Amino acid sequence: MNGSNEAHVQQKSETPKGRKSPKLKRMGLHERAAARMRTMIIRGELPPGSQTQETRLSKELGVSRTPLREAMKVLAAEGLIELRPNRSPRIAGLAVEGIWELFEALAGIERLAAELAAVRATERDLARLRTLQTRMEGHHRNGKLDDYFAINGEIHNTIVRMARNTPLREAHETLISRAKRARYLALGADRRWSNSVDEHASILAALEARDSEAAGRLLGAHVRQTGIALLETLAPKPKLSAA
Amino acid sequence: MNGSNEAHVQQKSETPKGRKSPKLKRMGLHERAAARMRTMIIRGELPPGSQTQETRLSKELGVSRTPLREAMKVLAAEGLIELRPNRSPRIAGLAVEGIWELFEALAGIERLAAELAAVRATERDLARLRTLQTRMEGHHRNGKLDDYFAINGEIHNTIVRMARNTPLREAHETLISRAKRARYLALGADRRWSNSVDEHASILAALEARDSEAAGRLLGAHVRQTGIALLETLAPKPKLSAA
DNA sequence: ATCGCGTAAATTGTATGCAGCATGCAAAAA
DNA sequence: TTTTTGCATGCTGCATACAATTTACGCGAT
Repeated sequence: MNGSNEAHVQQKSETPKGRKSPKLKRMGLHERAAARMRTMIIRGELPPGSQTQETRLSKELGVSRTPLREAMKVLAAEGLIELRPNRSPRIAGLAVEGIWELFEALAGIERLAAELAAVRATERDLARLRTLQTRMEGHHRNGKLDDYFAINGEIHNTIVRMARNTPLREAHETLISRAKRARYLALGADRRWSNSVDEHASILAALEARDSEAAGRLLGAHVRQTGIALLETLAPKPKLSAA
Repeated sequence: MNGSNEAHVQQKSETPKGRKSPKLKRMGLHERAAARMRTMIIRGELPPGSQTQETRLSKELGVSRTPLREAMKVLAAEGLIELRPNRSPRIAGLAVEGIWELFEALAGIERLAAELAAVRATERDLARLRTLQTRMEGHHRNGKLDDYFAINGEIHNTIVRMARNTPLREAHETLISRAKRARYLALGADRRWSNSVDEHASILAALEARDSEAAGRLLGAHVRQTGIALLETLAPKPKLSAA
């Protein structure tokens, strides 16, 4: 909790909390507000389905309503909040159905990314991937959950970037932010560490072999498996209409 | 004392062009502004790379800067305009490279959509698709270019909706709006009408046969072909790094 | 003539005030 | 007691006023 009761303007050098982005460029208030809200939503501090009054939030974040409303529009476009006319915005719900759709779409995007990456990856790309894989295996052995997840996510992002396709990467980003929220819900849900690590290894092998089809198929299946595992921890009774 | 009593708003109730949605819900000013700008950008009335001053546009659209700025954020999220700090927003560029990436991503999304649709389509869905196909063939024979394009787009949208995956549909929508802009540039560029019609027929057949893999493969290839044809009319010398 | 610098104009970013709509409570009628 | 109508309140939507930042321009020095 930050100082909501005092000090609305700590404009100077409030560390814009580069979560994982090393780029510390100074952002406008609406960007900061959006970033702040994004992490609040992902962490569940703003629970799904809850309503967010502009005035309240603006005071809480220390900005006026104008930039906050702009931030709302952005988050709505990302699918994190839901805007209804003349009503308080609502944090997007997180139904089981929706989560599965999310991972399904994500799997499709990452499949394509892997297919392209298999063709377009440079040796540097592959080297970086190998490094990440090694580090992830280390965290896996040591049981470092947070680090494991961080590297895991970075591997996926790296593969998507290796596809050298900006629109694809952007679409991936927005879906990922939503998926992270679900993942946070079922914190540390992924008990299939071992499977996951092995799958990543297979994917890496396919990429190194420049096997487009295999890389895509494996990564797609991997993402779907992750989604299924997530759903199983959330709802003991998974009645998926799997594809 | 505001300019609303007389002003330049000649089109008070400009039908906000419900894309194909029969729901004519009255939208807020920022939504209307966004819709208006969207079509202006697609039609090239706001040329790629051009700068848009808030004050100018707000007067031109007959709204104040506040809702206009909100609209800007939305369009930026859709990738139609580019926002830089303390500078005039810029209409997103339309380089050949970027267009190809766009169609590549679109092909991936529609491939997945077709795969899912092949499994999930109801008989009603397929019937609707057959109707659309027939109508499109009619427009094709009669050389009705506009109608042909309209139906064509609707077929693609229908297939995506048949996948019953909201995030996927949303991602598709934003990419489509960008693609339309490119398509408008090379107006009536698609001289491969006949091919296109045949490809659609094949896709429909695959869907009816519930052949997931074929439907996805065919639709993906079809979209890529469309992109290639588009690029060939834009740049006589296509130096694509095709996949 | 060119570069540097400082001031002014223009433009974006933020805050605030006001009007309209929605919701809840209270009062009146059945 | 139950239902309906009117009113009060709070919140969103928009416009405008204000602050900060960038850009343009002119003047003087090298």
